[in-house]
Amino acid sequence: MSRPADVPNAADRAAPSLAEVRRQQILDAAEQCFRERGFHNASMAEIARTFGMSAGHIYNYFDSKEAIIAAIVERDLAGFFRRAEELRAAGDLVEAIVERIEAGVADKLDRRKSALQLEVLAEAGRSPPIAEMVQSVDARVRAVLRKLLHDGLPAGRETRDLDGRIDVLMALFDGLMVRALRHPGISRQQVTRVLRSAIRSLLQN
Amino acid sequence: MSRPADVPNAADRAAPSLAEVRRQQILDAAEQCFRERGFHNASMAEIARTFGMSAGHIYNYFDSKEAIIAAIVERDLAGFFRRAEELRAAGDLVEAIVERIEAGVADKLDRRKSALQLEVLAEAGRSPPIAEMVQSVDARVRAVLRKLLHDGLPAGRETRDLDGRIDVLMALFDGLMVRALRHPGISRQQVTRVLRSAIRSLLQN
Amino acid sequence: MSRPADVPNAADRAAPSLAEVRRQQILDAAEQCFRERGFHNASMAEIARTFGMSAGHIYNYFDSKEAIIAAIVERDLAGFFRRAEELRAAGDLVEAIVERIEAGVADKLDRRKSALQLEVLAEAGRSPPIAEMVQSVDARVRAVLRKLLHDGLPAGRETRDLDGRIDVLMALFDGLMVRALRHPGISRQQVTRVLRSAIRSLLQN
Amino acid sequence: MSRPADVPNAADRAAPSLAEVRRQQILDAAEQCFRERGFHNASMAEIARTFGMSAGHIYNYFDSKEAIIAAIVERDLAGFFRRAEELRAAGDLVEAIVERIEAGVADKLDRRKSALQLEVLAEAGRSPPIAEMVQSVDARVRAVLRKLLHDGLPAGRETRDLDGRIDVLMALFDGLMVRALRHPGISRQQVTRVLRSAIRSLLQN
DNA sequence: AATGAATGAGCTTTCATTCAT
DNA sequence: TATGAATGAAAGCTCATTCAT
Repeated sequence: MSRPADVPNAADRAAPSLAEVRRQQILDAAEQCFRERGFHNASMAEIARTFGMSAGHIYNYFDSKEAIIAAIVERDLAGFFRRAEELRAAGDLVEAIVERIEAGVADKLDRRKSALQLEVLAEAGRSPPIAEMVQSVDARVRAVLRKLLHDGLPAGRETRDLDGRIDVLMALFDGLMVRALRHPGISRQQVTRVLRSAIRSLLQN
Repeated sequence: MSRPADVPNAADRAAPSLAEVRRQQILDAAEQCFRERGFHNASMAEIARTFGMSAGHIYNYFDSKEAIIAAIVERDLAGFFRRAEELRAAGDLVEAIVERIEAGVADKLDRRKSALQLEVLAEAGRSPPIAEMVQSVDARVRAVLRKLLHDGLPAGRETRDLDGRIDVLMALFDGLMVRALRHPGISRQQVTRVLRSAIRSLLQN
Repeated sequence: MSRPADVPNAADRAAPSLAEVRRQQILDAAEQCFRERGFHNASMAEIARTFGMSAGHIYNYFDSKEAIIAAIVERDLAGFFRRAEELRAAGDLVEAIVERIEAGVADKLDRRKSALQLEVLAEAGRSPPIAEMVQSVDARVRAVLRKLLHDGLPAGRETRDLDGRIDVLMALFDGLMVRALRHPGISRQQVTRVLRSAIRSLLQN
Repeated sequence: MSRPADVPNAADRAAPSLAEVRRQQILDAAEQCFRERGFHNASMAEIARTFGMSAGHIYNYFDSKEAIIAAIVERDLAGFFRRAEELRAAGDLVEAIVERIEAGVADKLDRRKSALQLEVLAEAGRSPPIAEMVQSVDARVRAVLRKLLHDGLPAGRETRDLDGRIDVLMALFDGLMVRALRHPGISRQQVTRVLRSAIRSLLQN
């Protein structure tokens, strides 16, 4: 079982403490429960039961139910930043984006994920702390996209209404998330095709 | 109980029964409360208090809190159908749509409305009856749009991926609704400009 | 059972509404429970059970558990004001007071009452709202006593350290309340005798 | 482990074991927490955190939260006995007592101390073990006072109602403790003056 | 001696819903 | 038609206490 000290290993970097493991377990369980039953309908007892912890003990790791949702949102950011890094590394930005549309569509049309996102958004509509967190995450995402497009688009093209383009681009994907719930029979292929041309024209004109 | 047709009446045309008036009052009050406090945080007592009815009495008009949300969704359809009719009457469909984009953007970026819509969508994510209702409403909207575009677009253009275009078109507006919450400082003007060109190309290519 | 309309009746003046009856029932039950188990150990469920109401329903009459304690304190004031009125009506104030010492001692040494009072005082030590209420009640009592003594004592005698005398007088009775708990075997007779002479000298020198 | 007697030691005289030090730390911290937040609102975790111990460890020194409060009461006795010894050593007992009134008043009107005492008394109102402890402490105090007065007062004077006088004397100071909470603006000077004459007459008539 | 993970019971409070009037 | 008294279930959260380490 021992491993030479000089061989780097993906899993060792973290060497997660028990506390960290617990935190992740709580977030996993909460994600699942919120998805299935909604933020308000999922009880702490239920979340705890999902992975065999007592409800009270959760409070040793998170201050409140709301803090859990905040942590979930924060955790999701990581994935986005990873993908943004890939785009930055690519040669032709627009082509790189277009290539990834299919995967993006599939991701956004995943109803399980959509349900959770909508749950969070609805909560943001009522809870100022959650709203603030959602908005600050969005701001960070926009900043990354802005830099990406500013550097990656041919000079001159990108300047006009850059922020507007970013918002429309994001609206397209945010909208797909909504479509997943409103129109479960949506055609992934058609949407992908239409989106490809729409995004190309969005970024290039 | 009948009233001679020639006797003018303040609330004519509809001549709404008291029961109907009460139903609308309830829906108005509920809409306001749901918007402000969320579906689960708004109590029946609160809704009733908003317009001076007792909580218990609401149950003489609606079977449950859920039935109220369903009625709200249903009621919103009317507005859409009215606007669709205007589009059908217009000469050039694409231009008529593009002209209305500014108003559409303003409407979707209204955070009060967004919050309620998201509230409903989140509820659809958990409650099958609400999900069914949301989906059936969406289907009706798509059907109207499909007919409109089929009749209004120059022959040949419309056939390719028509359903995909409709979904992407709807995703754009659904997405704006989400943007309203995620990016409250969004520029209405830029978005309108970018959207105009995006929708033109979406419908014409 | 009927009573001529023109015959005044102590019990009719009030003609207490159901709501008022309920409020009093709640206060009675709460008083009993707080006495027996303390403010923090007496649960709302217990209070409700005491007289057969559901715990939730209490909240239709009082905003919180704390509001109940406040109402109890307020209710106790009435008794004091009634007795003060009697003193005012008496001829020789000092003698009237001295005559009432025996009853006052008996009252203060009643351990049931003491326990509740101490409960309230302890709560005042932590909860600012309760502290404020306790202090405002005390201020009202002092004001009444001050007027009583100012008017009732022979001119000249009363002026020196009147407020101090009032505080010491009140301390004597507040202290008896404490003695009731600390020394349950206390001799009511001896205390009454000693107190009689102590209060006489307190008010007359 | 023994230490030569001639080796001076910082914490000499007591040379308290670590266990004893820990017990005192716990009592200090608990006293502070009970005073500030009340017996029931102060959590074991909070007490432990106050001086950097783990909550669980406290149970190696005290059986329960209640045992802590008992120990605090017991510890307070020491101060009283020390002061009683001073009185005994004085020449004229009454004068010695009167001289100390000012300090006694200041002590009793200290709201921090009062809050804790009331906390304990309230707890005694419900918990039989605490009640027993409080009463036994009071009995020991009374015994000391009785001896002091019996020996110190001129023969003849002390016999009549001696126990009653002691209870009234103690009621005066217990009452001041209550006044501290009920009337925070109380005048220390006036009370001291009034008390001086009251106590003189209480002990001498 | 000391930690801190873990539990389980208990708390106050809220609310949709029912029903007698 | 309308009220509002009443219920009962549930929820989030706190905490004294235990125990493996």
